[in-house]
Amino acid sequence: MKLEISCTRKEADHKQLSRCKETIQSSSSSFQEISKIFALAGSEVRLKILFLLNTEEELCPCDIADILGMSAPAVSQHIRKLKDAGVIRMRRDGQTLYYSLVKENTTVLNKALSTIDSNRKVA
Amino acid sequence: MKLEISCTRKEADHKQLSRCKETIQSSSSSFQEISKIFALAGSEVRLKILFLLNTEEELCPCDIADILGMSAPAVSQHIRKLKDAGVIRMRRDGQTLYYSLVKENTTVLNKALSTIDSNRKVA
DNA sequence: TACGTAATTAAGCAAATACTTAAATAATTT
DNA sequence: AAATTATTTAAGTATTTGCTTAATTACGTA
Repeated sequence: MKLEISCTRKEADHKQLSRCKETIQSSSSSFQEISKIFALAGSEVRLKILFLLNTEEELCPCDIADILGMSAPAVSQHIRKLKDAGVIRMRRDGQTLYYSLVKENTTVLNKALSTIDSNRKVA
Repeated sequence: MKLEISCTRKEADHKQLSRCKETIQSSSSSFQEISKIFALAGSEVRLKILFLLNTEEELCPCDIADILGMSAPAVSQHIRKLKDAGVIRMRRDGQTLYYSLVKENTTVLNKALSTIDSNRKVA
C-alpha cells in the first residue's frame, strides 16, 4: 500500500484530512482495544454468554452449554476468548468452574446488554 | 448437537436454567441484531470509519481511504457492510459519494465512540 | 464522443473463526 | 487406586473475512 494521497479531487479539505489522520493515529490503541471488545461481543454466542453472566452473576460452562444448546468444547473456546481479554473471571468450586463478568472491563457493553434486557420486557 | 441436558451435577439449578433458556430464546432476534452491530464495530478499520463519520459528519470513500492509508476497494467493501446494515447512509454530489452515520441506528455505539473521544483529550 | 476521476463490483487467495471429535487435566467418588 | 464428572486443549475442517488486482459503472469535462 502506498501512503500517498489518493484523493485528488479539488474539493478535498486537506486540513480536515490531516487532522483526521492525527486523531486516528493518536488514538490508535483505543481503537485496537475497543474493537477487540466489540469483536468479542460481535459473536451471537458470546453476546449471549455476556448477557447471561450479566443477569445471573455467575455460571459454569456446563450451564451455559445447556442453556445455549451447545457442546462443552464449543462453549469453552468462547469462554477462553472472553477470559483472555479480561472480560470474565473464573473461580473454582470443586470440579466446577464459575465464570463471572469483570464489570470494570465491560462498561462499553453495559448499554447493549441493558438494551436486550428492556427489549425482553417489552416483547 | 443433542438438546438434552448436559449438565448433570447435583447443584444445577434447573429453574434458573429454564428461565435462562426462555429469556435467550425470546430475545433471540435482539441478540442477532445487536451482535451484528458489534461485529461491524469489531473491525478496527470499521470502528475508525464510524468514529470519523461521527466527528466529521460526512466523508467520501476517497477521504477515508486517504486518512486510513488503505486502498479504495478495501474501504469500499467496509462501507458496503455498514450501509447494508443501515448504519450509514449515502448522498451523491456529482462524482463524489458522501457517507454519514444514521444516528438512530448507532445509539449502541455512541458510548464507545465517545470513549475514544475522551481518551484522545486525555492523551 | 472520448477520456479521466470516484467509486463499486468481481475474482482470487491467505488468514481467522467456530465448530467438530478425540484426547488430556483436574477434582470427586467409590 | 480406579472410575466418573467438569472442563479444557488439540487437531481437523468448512466457512467467513479482508485484503489484493482487474474490470465495471457513473459522472464530469475536454
